[in-house]
Amino acid sequence: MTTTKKTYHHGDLKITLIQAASDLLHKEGANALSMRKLADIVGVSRTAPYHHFKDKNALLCAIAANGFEQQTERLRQLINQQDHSEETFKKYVFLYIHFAQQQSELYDLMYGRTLWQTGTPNDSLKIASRQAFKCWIDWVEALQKNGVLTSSNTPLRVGQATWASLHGLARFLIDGIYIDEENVTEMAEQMLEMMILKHSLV
Amino acid sequence: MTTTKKTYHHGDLKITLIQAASDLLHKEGANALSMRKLADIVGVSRTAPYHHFKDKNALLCAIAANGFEQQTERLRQLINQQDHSEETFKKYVFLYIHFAQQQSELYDLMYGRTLWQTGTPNDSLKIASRQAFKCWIDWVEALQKNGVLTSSNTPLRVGQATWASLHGLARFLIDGIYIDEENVTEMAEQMLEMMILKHSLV
DNA sequence: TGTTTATCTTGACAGTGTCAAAATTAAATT
DNA sequence: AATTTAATTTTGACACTGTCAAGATAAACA
Repeated sequence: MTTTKKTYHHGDLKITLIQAASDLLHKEGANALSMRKLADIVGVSRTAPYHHFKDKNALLCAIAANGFEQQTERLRQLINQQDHSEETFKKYVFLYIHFAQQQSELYDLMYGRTLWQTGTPNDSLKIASRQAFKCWIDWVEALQKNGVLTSSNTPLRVGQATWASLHGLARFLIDGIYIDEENVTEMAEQMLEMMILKHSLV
Repeated sequence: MTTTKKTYHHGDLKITLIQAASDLLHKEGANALSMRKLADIVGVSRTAPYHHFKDKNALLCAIAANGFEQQTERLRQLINQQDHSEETFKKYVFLYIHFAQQQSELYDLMYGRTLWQTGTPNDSLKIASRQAFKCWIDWVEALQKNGVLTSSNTPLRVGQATWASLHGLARFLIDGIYIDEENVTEMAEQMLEMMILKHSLV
């Protein structure tokens, strides 16, 4: 039943595969993540994983969906705190960038073209990602009401524009182009300055 | 000498390869661009390209470098117009997004992790990309002096933050996640609103 | 018990990047 | 003009990839 036993039937191969794949992704990158190597690590034949995942795309979708569920959870906690202040927003921005850097391979899988453009995002991935996005929009709406973000446009538009900006910074960092990592904080702060409403103390 | 002749020595294989590769990239995507297929298209054996490019990475670097040189050229024209107005800035933003959408595969090659993270950017690519970036920073400085962009930070930081934002929007669009393409304009405009300085008409 | 169903395995195929060694031709040198 | 040298291209090979088809094994169920 457990992983260590060497029976013909593995028992919980599906979960084991997702875990091993997530691990391999984190440690060695998406490029090193092959179905065959994965099967080898788990101690099973090359094609065994195909009885639990239609193809490699399906496996990757499962990992990415996990990532979105975690992100939704983190966002939910923020919203439930009922503290829709500038400080909390800033904290989340730095947390977001930090997540992208620490889990760059997972981030790329979640937001990259591997699944959304080249591959085919399955339903559970679509649902998980939409949930995370909806959560973000809801929070943006709360921040608008608190005068942290501009109300000159709908929560959807402001949410799209801000998230896209964050995403761009995250990508520049994890894709290794242009930007020296030393000054991440300064860049994020400059970005925040453009996002956050200036209140003229009349 | 020309491409059509079927001599043993191709003559200008290197240039022909870059052109055919750019073409294939644009028409069928990065995934369909293999060294073997490329050689086949050009009408040469599988390993012939390796006498002109160290490896696939080197070929892709050449294509990406081309892209950056074109982008630098476009930026130079803007700067030379000496019209550092809000209108011109807006125009460039839309032009940038438009380029990313029309040449999404090239854009991904230029800014994606394929070369900068997974692969190894060669010197000419580094030089070409830095040139484009420097050009952008110079323009940002001019826009700051004209009160279009904020002067609360260095041209470098403001340039990084604005470009990163643009990049994020571009990526969301070309990677096929979340955003309906219908509202690209509205999203870009919301982003511009966050970037551009509001002048209180005292 | 026997039968069905889920799971896993081996064998196979076409595709990939790229190295080594041999073949061919153009250029350089004598 | 003849010969050496260098540039260019070729064939053969290797290890790796995703994944299909057919058969083997074990568990679930009748």
